[in-house]
Amino acid sequence: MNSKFASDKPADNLSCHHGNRGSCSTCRLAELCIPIALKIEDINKLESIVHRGRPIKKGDHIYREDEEFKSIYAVRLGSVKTYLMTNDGREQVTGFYMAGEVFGMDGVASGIHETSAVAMETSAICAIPFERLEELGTLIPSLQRHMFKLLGQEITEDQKLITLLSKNSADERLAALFLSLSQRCKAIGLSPDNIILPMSRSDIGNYLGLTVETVSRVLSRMQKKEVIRIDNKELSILDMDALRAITNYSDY
Amino acid sequence: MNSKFASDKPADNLSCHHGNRGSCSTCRLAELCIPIALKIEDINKLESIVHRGRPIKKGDHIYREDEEFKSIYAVRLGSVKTYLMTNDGREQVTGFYMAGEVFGMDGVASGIHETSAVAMETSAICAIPFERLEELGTLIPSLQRHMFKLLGQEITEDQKLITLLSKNSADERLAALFLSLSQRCKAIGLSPDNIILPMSRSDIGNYLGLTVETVSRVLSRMQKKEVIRIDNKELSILDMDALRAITNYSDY
DNA sequence: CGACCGCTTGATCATAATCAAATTTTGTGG
DNA sequence: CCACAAAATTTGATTATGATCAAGCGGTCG
Repeated sequence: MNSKFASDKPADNLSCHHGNRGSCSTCRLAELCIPIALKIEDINKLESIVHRGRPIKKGDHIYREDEEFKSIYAVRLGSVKTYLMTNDGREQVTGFYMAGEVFGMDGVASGIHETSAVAMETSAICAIPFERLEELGTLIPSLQRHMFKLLGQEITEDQKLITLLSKNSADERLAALFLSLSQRCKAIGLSPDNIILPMSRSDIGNYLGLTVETVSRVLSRMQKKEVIRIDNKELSILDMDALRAITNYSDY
Repeated sequence: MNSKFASDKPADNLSCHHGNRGSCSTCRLAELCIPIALKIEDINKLESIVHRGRPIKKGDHIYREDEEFKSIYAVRLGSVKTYLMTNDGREQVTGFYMAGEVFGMDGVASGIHETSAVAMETSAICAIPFERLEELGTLIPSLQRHMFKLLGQEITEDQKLITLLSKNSADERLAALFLSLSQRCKAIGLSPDNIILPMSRSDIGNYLGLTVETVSRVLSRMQKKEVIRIDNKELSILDMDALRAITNYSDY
């Protein structure tokens, strides 16, 4: 399954820490990432500032809360979660990011990361220094526009999550998350109804404002109703319509 | 038709009702709004694109969900709430905005407003056409940076609300909201412990993911404990420390 | 191998939702 | 400005959802 994420470039590029000409322009995920907004010559400018990181292991951090905000990041391969620490020491998961998705925009406001980002599985991450991106943004209007869009997307996503947490039951929240993951898998060419969940039950519950026990019970319930089949990390959506019905056809 | 403003009249509206071209540079709220990032000559450029609206009445909309996204807005006077309609026809309040605060950035991603914005009391709103702002952003780096910050702030705020909804009890949510309002009042030179709430109980509950009844009960409880005194719209914070204690000293 | 971790399931409890009704405030037309 | 209707708020009684407490299972990794 993850072989579908295989890099379009040989492994030696993965271990190259600095910009690789050709990487963004040939990246299969470009349409989800930043370069979509750019013309060929502008992509070259962008590439000159992008750092393609070597693979990082499950549990490795990309950045930590309270660190200086320097870059935003794109998931090239794998998946990442972001989370923050509440004042009473509990963790709050604030987002899951899959291949092609951009994260790390918290910190734009204050210059300090408000969350930590950690790989949920072996992943490869592109880092894009934000200062350089700002400089480029003033030179390339379509890049500036795309940056605004990325930030705007994050806002839209967050507001949907707020609505979900504020208005929906445990079952509805789970169903909405699964539909979201399904769509996002589809968008990068993976099966929309056969998903390997990179996150733990506890992460899911945390993200959705539920306890692990509740998550587990909801999953069992959905399985009994033959809406999904779930075996450890492997989620199969058996009845997409039923899942949509559970969410009240929300657009989360 | 007069629920909308500014944009029905194009350029001549600039030297309008309050007839003051020097508006941004003399605005008491500038430090909270956009101009703080700018040099004098840049403020003039900004002012040339800002539309200062005439006062709007309670209940008037600034924009509605699904309308084309054209401008972002700053509250000059009064207060505004934003909300969206869930697919099952319920309202979800997504934000309260007071004088000096900027709203309307939902819509940056899709070009369509994802929320509606309505005045909670008689208000005056400045509209700033986003396209012009983008153009200026490429000319004035500090403006671009400030735009990023505004969007980033919205993200940070939303993530705090997510955490609040996900982790905190009814009492904690109310206390956190009151502290936030208190700080924001203070920031614009109003009393931090004597606040006129522009929003209804129902709006508060909606925003915090609680029913009206729960909000009412929490208020009664806090009043009995002499942490606050609340008389209709008039909130007095009697014991700021107790309020902070209720929130577990969260930084919401 | 064994301790630990993640997950599941069961029993009980607590918080906030829901249902219901009284009361206050607000808005409107005369 | 008043009277009345409508809307908002408060309070109470009951219920339901999900949290908490508890226990057991299965896999993993040192």
